[in-house]
Amino acid sequence: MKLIDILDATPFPIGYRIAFLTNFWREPILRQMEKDFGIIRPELTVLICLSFRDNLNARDICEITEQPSNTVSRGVASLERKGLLTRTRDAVDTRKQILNITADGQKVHDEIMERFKSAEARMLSSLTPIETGRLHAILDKIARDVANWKD
Amino acid sequence: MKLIDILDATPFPIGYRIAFLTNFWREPILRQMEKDFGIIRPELTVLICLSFRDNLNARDICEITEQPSNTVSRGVASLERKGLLTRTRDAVDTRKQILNITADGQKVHDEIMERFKSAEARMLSSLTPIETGRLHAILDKIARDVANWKD
DNA sequence: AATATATAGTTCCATATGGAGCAAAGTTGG
DNA sequence: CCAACTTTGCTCCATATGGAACTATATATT
Repeated sequence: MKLIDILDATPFPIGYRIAFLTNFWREPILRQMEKDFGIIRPELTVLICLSFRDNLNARDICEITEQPSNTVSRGVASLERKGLLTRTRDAVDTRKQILNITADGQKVHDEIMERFKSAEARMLSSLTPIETGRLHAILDKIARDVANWKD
Repeated sequence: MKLIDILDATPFPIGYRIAFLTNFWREPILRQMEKDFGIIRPELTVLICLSFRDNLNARDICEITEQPSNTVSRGVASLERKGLLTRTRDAVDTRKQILNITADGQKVHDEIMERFKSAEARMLSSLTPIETGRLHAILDKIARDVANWKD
């Protein structure tokens, strides 16, 4: 038996395929990233946020990513130890720490993003350009609807 | 800032959306499943395999799911303790234990599958039938190509 | 101003998970 | 038949993760 047989039998064929592809597309890169860069998942999440926007604090990152605050806290602390981001006390609200990615952090971020990009290209290599365009449009429509899922 | 902004900036728009949807579609159900049924992820994996096919052993499940043997071993042991599967020594090869799902196990499995099914319906509720059909076809094409990804 | 409440970030703790290595059983090659 | 190797499933250990509680600071209420 192969996984592909279960693919045919599932009562949620699209959800199953989406989760299935995440497993085989994203997870190997995350594991390799740990080995090669010593960066773990919550650290990458923080790097991505800070690469996109300056001067966030940990709470912002919690809200953006819907991750628990202790996970973000650890990610921020370890990234600082590695010199991949800086922490500065907010002068107005001294509880807050303003976070910024460093040049090293940006470099690591970019290299990891490059791996995801290559993996995506491989994942889509069996599709025609029209199929790729349609897939993008449909996934985008669903993703933008996620905010409405709140039960 | 919202997650949706990062959605627009990523260099791997389709892979990002697939992973994003997995996070928001599958993960909440898995967490709720833990609370409501006391079933954790590797246990569900085993249940799904055994629901689909009888008389598998732990090694089969490792190969089907590409999970490490200790994870499967733990899943099998705890499911047996809960009465959701049975273990029988293989008379020919006494190292092997032949696994079968029980009626209780099938019931739990079916209830969990029902939740995934509902969540899928909600996830796809913003699509037209044509879009849903196209999405299914394209994801299926990619998923069946996964076997060729071996680097 | 004093007290109650809310928020930012951390630590503590319990648990999930994977890698490595193990014992027991089976297989292969002489 | 016996030694070397393979396979099955397990335990040990290190680490990732999330919930809850905690500290320090800020804000609201009286």
